[in-house]
Formats: sequence, structure tokens, C-alpha cells
Amino acid sequence: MEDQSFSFKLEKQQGSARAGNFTTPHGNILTPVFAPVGTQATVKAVSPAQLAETGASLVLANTYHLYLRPGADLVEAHGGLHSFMRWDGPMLTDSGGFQVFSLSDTRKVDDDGVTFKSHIDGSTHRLTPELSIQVQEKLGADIIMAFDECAVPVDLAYNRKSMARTHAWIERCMRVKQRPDQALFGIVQGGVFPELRRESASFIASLGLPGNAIGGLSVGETKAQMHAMLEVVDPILPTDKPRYLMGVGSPEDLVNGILRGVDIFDCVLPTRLARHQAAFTRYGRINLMNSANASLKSPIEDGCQCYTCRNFTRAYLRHLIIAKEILAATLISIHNIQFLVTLMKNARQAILDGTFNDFSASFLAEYKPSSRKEQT
RNA sequence: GUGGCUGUAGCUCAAUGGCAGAGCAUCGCACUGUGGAUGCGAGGGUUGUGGGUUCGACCCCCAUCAGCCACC
Repeated sequence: MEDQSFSFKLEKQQGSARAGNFTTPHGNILTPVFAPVGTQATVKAVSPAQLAETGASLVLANTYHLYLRPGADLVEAHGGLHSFMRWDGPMLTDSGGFQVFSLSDTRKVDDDGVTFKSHIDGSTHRLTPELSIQVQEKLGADIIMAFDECAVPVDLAYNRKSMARTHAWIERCMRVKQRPDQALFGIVQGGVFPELRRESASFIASLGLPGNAIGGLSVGETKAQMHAMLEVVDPILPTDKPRYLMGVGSPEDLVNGILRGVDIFDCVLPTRLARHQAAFTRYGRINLMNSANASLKSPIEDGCQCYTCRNFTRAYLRHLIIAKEILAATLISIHNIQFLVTLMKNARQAILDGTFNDFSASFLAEYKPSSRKEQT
């Protein structure tokens, strides 16, 4: 079904950490990789040229949002997502499955699909595995995702049922998929339950898809639970296919994910935090609005090669924030994206050099997570 | 000069004799397959000043100061 456009070469492995090269019709993805999120066919506040300058390769967009607005037919009529939003590099679309979870106020899930109300105009819609694939084929991303259900990971009985449903849906996705220039990834579910995760990973691995994702994590469970689930899944998923941890995440989560065999990450965090005035540094997250930055002539991070840090002081960025200038979101987004992209590049190089253990240990020792629900 | 109105948080204003509050601003925290350039919280007061009435006064009375308006 897939043509020769997609191949994954595992270049080097150190422990569970992997350095690879995933070939797509729009260029290679060197892994580990972080994909910034452009839900509505735009990485918020950042132009494609600025995005390219951060070193980002893979960009994510969202089926649910684009299906509702402007509609898949319109995107298709404009030559697909790459052409429509002017991103020449690899792209990935989420299936809409996550919205089944995050918009649970207004959804109804059954074995055939999900009925939900539009957050834009309240109109009722129905999404099925078949429709999700049809929409994603019109959008035209290089990597498309199976339509899954992301259940709240607390109820074992419900998670078992939900996992079975997700597995059935993936097979339906495979049956209707037509375009050979798109790679369909399956998604492992199973909540925080090792036995379910094992079963799900075995099933997904057996499908022989060009890539495999791990879903249903970073949705409220503890870090320890997330790590445990990754460790359960790591030895089961095929080593010769990329693994994608959906929706993750923070810098420490990326490093911890690589340590447990993950190749691809995506997250809204760098851009959302930027719009909320927070920036990553190697020592942890800082809030640029803090008055301590009011007169600082230093950049967000000394030595950072991003456009923002090469040109602008913290005092200027804080001024933009206080004055409510939209450039603040742009400049901080550029920094945060490049921070994670660079972290992935450095991690990849360390794996290739055989020094990833030291790299990850020293990064995790230096980087101080600011969230209160950290650790544990 | 005469009369009137107004003085409460940094700012704009509530509170009609019963625990002085709000919005904005300031300060801080959070954000994980993006309904959100958002959400949560904190600090901040000799109610212009001085007297009086009252169990109790931002509130009523007297004086005084300041600003504004009108009329001489």
C-alpha cells in the first residue's frame, strides 16, 4: 500500500534511545524529532519562513479543526495542506480522535464512530474511522493517524472496551486508506494499565504499519505512570519503525521519552507557553513577564542561536508583553520551538556519538521543571 | 467674592448608620495528540484633614483644605 516514499533507517541505538532517519515525500525526518503543532494549518504566531529557521522539520495539523473550518474540500482544492499553508517539509495530521476526548462535554461515542457538536457553531457532526481517513487524504499530510479513542486513564473496564474499539477502528482505517504517498500510523492505547498496554502494543505491532504511535498519555496521569507505560511498550513495538509519543511535551518529557525508545514527539506547549509569556531555558522555564526581567539586557538564554536570542533582550520582550504587542508571541514562540528542536538535535548527536547516557543525565540534572505536579 | 458639586486602593468608581468592595493596573503561579495571546491567585486603605453626634460614621453635623462648575 505505501510506496517507497517511506522508510525508516535506525542509525544507532544506545540502550532504548534511538537515532533514525524517516523518509517522506516531503523530505527526511531525522529522529528523535519534535514537531510543533499547527492545529489550524498555522503554527500560531509564526510564519513558515520563521518556522523553517528554527530547524523544525515535521509540522502537525489537526483533522478535526480543518474539517470544520475551512473544510477538507477547500484545502484539497488549494493543493492540500503543504500548498495551502506553504510548508514544504513533512507534515502529520492528527485524526480527530483526541477531540473525542477533549470535547467530551458534547460527544457521544459508539462502536461505529463519534457524534459531536462543533465548537464553532454548535452544529452536529459525526466522525468515523472512514471519514477521518477520507478527510486526511484530502488534507494530504505525509503521516496520517488512525482514528482512535483517547479514554480517561482511570477505569480499567472502560479502558479495555475503549482499547478494543480503537483496534477495530484502526483496521477500518487501513481498509479505506487509498493514497500511497501517505503513511498511516497506528496508535497504542490502554490507559495506565500495563496489561492493556502490552496487549495493545502487540496488536498494533502486528499490523505492519509504517509507524506506531503511543496515545492516551500526558492526559493527567503521573510522570511515573507515563514512564512505566513507555517501558512496557518499548520492547514490544518493532524497532524498524518510528515510534511517536502523541502530545508530549515538556523538555524533560522529551528526554525521558527518548530514554524509553520514542522517536517522534509533538506538543502545543512551546507555542502555548510563548503566548502566555513563558520561555524554556536549559535550567527550566522562566516567566518573561516577571518584573525581574524589566531591565535585563541579556537574551532569554545566553548562547541560544535562535533569531530571538540573537537579537532581543529580555527587557524588550517584557516591554512587548506589558504593552500587549503581538510580536511578543512570535518572538517567544520562535525561541521555544528552536529550544526543543535543538534539544532533539543534540540528543540525536549524543546517541550517534554513544554519549546519550551522559547527555540525558546532565540535562535532567540541570533542567528544573516548574510544574507542581512534577516528579512522583 | 457668593452658591453648588466632588474628595474612598496606583487609576476609574461602588458601598443610603452595621465586617470598606469591584474593574483596570501591579506582583506571582499554572498551561503536554491547541474550542483559550488564556486561566487561577496575591498584595494594596488613618475613606482629603481636624473636631462633633452615635453602642457604632465612607455615610449625619461643624470647621478647614483641594479640585471642578455656575453666578457676580
